[in-house]
Amino acid sequence: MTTTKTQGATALPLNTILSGDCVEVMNSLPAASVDLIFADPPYNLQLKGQLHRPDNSQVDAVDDHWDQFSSFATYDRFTRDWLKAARRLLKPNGAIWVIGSYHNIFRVGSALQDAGYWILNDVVWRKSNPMPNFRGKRFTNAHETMIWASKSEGGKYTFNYEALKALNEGVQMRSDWVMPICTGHERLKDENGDKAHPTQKPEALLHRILVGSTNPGDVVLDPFFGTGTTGAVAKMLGREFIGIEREDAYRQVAEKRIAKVRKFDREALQVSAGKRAEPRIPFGQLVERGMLRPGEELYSMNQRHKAKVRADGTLIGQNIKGSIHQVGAFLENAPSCNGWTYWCFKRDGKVVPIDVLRQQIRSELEN
Amino acid sequence: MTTTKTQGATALPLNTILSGDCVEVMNSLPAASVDLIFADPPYNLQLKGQLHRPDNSQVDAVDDHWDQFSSFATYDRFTRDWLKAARRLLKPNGAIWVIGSYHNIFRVGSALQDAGYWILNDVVWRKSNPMPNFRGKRFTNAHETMIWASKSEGGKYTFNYEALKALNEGVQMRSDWVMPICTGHERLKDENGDKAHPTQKPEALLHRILVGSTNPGDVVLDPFFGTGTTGAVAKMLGREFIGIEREDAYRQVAEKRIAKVRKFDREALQVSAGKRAEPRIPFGQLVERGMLRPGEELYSMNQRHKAKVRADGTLIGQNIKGSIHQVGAFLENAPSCNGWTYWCFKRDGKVVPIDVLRQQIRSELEN
DNA sequence: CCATACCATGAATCCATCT
DNA sequence: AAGATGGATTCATGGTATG
Repeated sequence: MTTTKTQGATALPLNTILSGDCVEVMNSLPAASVDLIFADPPYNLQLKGQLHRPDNSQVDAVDDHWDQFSSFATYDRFTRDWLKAARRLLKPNGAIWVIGSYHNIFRVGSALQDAGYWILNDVVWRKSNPMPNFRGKRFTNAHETMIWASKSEGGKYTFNYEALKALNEGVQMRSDWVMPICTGHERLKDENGDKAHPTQKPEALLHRILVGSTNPGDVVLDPFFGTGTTGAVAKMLGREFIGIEREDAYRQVAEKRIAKVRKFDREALQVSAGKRAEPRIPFGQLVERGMLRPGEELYSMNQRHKAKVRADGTLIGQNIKGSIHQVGAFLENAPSCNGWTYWCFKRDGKVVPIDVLRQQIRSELEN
Repeated sequence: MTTTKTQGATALPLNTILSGDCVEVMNSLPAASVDLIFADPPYNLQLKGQLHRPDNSQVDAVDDHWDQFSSFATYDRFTRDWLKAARRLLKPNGAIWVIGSYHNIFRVGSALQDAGYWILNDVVWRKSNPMPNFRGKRFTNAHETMIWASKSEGGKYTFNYEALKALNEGVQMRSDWVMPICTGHERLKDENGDKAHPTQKPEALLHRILVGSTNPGDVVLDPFFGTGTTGAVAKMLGREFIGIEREDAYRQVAEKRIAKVRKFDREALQVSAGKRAEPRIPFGQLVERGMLRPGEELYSMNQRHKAKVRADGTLIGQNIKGSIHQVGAFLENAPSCNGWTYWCFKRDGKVVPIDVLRQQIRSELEN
């Protein structure tokens, strides 16, 4: 453990996990001493019953005691309290990141604004492998939202524009980040082999946040430390961290984890530049975008069949409804069919394969 | 213009753009008469004007904070007012979509929750061609956020799951949608060739929203109608719309625009529906019709269990009597079981799922 | 050793209808 | 109105067992 003296008499307990209630602990630390705060507070999920997958297995819900709040008012009070204590700790040019879902993020965002923070961006973490919506009653909840805010309007927050651009293959970093959820070896397990924490965040997320909004040597505080992703990544990247965590079990896992982490020798920020596959374009997108109209007729390559486009991107032919692929296969009496190359539309008397439209969308996406 | 009589004496002005303040106009319409509301409220530009003090670098922090709070309070009041009026208009099973950016969406989301709406998803519109951040001081603001909420917790909102899945090439629709911003021919221009509205939304966005959360004939209201994207797409898709817009110029553009729109033909508006839409067939009917004989044996999908059909359409297995579902669940020690897909019968040595018989009855019903 | 198949699981506000 | 019942519903990934 390292400590440094700040302007006051109080020592700043660097690279330590403090135990206790985060508001109390934060209030015991010297004001204006922290460069960045990353916070992953309870989401207040308000889950009622149980949920089963279609295969009858039960979903392991986040029903921990620390996520229980009796009302929005209670949650708001909790949020205002910790945001106030956090703001006091920030240096004038400090900043904060908070992550949440639709259950809590609107409360958090409003409280941030009310407390005097200045929102810089909301950043969306698009999960490449989210849990599906098993009952088919809503959209797959495929993202979480992060809010990035400076301590005050006009604060000279840190933003390493070029580093982020480099991380993004030379293109300016956007407000939507695609990353997988934390699984595999990165996911910490307890002695029983169960996940050590129900909501462990991926290190890649913290990597991008810390590279983008701190400099080496900066002090990063995490008031809901959990199993210490923030601390682990901060250590790798040569930043100082302070963790606060109430639960003994989480603190113990985090201590062990961080002890094993080695700081990177150099700027070893390899970006995986793997060849990415061409993005899949659903046929329905051509309809939504008005490139093809519902009711418009498509013609088969060989001109022997036709079918009509429906509003949901399916086709209807004689005796058959389904996707462009299904209808093509049916009409050709074939086991399968690539609808993209099979179907054509007419424009100004010309017959054009629909695949041309797909290419058009793909070229837009490359920008 | 079409109007219909509702339960009260007040007529509902369908397919009309009403002029005036949206709260007053909404309060003049009959309660519980609207299926869906789509709202694109102002993003709190007034706030920005107040907060950006000209070249005053030494602004007192407390003053600044107070300023912020008072401005947000004004915006919050405005938001609460129109959300309350909107909620009154919604049918019990109605729903709302609101779109916004980080400037206002957290206020809107909190107000929605406080007003008794029940958030179903937040959906991110990920722009494939956003405006870059020219000064390189923040992330490219590449998305906007939409909140989808039912009128109340437990409301039986419309969700055309299968149609959305079809739009997405057979994979369940996620909460992040990639779409280009409104440009090109779709972007409405005024007589000077300038854009007619600063924040015209793409029709593709409304297409997905209306296909997903309304049915043909539903009433869709847009209290901030602008140049009428909601009305144009509603008309195409055979939904009824009501627009409210304060500015004469926008109303005029919208009127012209919508007049040109043609409704898609009926067949094209038909959309994929799942099994849930199929009529329910009691298992006992298979016995009554003689498709299965009392005493006949059924075999589980995995061939591990068998049970005997009884005259009343229940099954009897070892230690268990009950419906096809109950017996299946018991034998598999599962919380539930779909007996239709679990049980098979034998004919001419072949094993056939009983669901085939149900399909047979259903196809008879179609005639 | 490799290829394939099977299985487990992730911050989830996840049913509709009839008795 | 509460309780019981019918029966509809999943995607990406990593780990493990099998061949």
